[in-house]
Amino acid sequence: MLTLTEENYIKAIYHLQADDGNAVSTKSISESQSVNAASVTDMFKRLSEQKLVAYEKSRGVKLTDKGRKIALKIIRKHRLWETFLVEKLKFTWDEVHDVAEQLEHVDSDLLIEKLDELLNYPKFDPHGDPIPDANGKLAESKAISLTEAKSGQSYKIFTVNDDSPAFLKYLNKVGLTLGDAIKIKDVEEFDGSMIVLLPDKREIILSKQAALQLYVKP
Amino acid sequence: MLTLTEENYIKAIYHLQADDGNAVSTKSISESQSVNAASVTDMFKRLSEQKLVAYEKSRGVKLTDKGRKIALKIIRKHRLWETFLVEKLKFTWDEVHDVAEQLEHVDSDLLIEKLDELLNYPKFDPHGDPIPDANGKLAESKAISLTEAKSGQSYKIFTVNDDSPAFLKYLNKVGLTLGDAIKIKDVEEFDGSMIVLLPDKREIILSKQAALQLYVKP
DNA sequence: TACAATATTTAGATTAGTCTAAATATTAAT
DNA sequence: ATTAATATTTAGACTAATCTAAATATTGTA
Repeated sequence: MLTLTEENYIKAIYHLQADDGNAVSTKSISESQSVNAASVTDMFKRLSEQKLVAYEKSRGVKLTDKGRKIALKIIRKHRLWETFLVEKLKFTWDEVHDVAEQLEHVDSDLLIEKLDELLNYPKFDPHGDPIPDANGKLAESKAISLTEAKSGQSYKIFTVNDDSPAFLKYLNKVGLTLGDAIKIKDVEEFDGSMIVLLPDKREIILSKQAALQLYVKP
Repeated sequence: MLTLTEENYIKAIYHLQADDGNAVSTKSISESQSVNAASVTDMFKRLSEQKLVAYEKSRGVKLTDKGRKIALKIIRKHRLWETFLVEKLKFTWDEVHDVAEQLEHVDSDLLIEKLDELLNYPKFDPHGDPIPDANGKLAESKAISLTEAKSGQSYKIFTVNDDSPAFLKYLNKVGLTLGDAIKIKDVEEFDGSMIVLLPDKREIILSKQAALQLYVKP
């Protein structure tokens, strides 16, 4: 059994490695976990001893198959809990993250399977991110970045790339919700900002910076 | 914020003190938590520094008001989660304890209140134990021990005193479930054993030892 | 009441996870 | 290709939670 801390490192390594598949540096984990780089080196050694990561001194770590399997199970739990919190407990999607961070460490296979069943085996969580199945398989999303969307076309907001509380709060403020059907009225050549028509007929302007974080499906 | 371990000690002290209101000994905690007595002494000192218990050297501890408030909150969470697991996730009542032991430490006031709401503000958990409300108030149960029940009378199984997995499994095996309406057919003078009529018309014999653990309401 | 049995505390050690400061390695730029 | 900047590792220290062994206190009984 892994400690809570070990689980958090494994998850952080998974997310950082998922971006590009390259080895994950001491620095990047040090920043994402808000711990000193020296502590990260210590942990890299411990995880390496347990064969959860392949560690090359001064070059970072990559998850082993064993490590990746564990990461996917934690992510499965996290996303199932987020789905539960939004669908059954009526949390808003910017309130769920911290609670799910705690719930994801509860250890009970029976619990995960019963929860999955209660939610009717969802493939995506409230942020639009895929939920690994019991074997660690992820559904494909086929979503595109909003920056690649074409003027005049309609799309559905599918997921956010940046799920920081700050960004989620911003979306709430401008009135954008996951699953919203939107239409691109115009794209400004100069700075990449877009005029977007919301389901309630309001028009808002999204900066390119914001559009980059939004993924949509036609 | 308390550590997980501190929370478990506080809860254990509450349960042992609830029995009689006397100070709780090092030994009793040492046994209930399966730790060495020396570790308990250490923890008593730490809890005392935080004013969660009143500690008198070699005489044990009693919870302070602050400590009791925390204990009741943990118990509230535990019993709400048990209720959720049985009612919403269809766990059987002998499967819930270990999972609830983990869930009770999740820290989020919003989560507890939403869960309470989802379950429709239950007053008792699936074992028949009262669930403290948001202010720490416990409902009165008025249940009596089955050993005090009278021959010929009908009762409802209300709670169990011993909720060890062993006892819960035993109840499952003989076919007794919480909430069952039973009738006392006969009480054996000699050893206090009873012949009990179940809802499905079967008759079973309960030893005095088993009857002592069962609480019923007329 | 004295002493034996039992319970409690103290002292000293261990492990996981963290830190700071100093040493070493890697990368980027002139 | 050297050097400066940045990243990483090592060394040594700290805290929470645990242990064992030894010392001390309490309780129960002859």
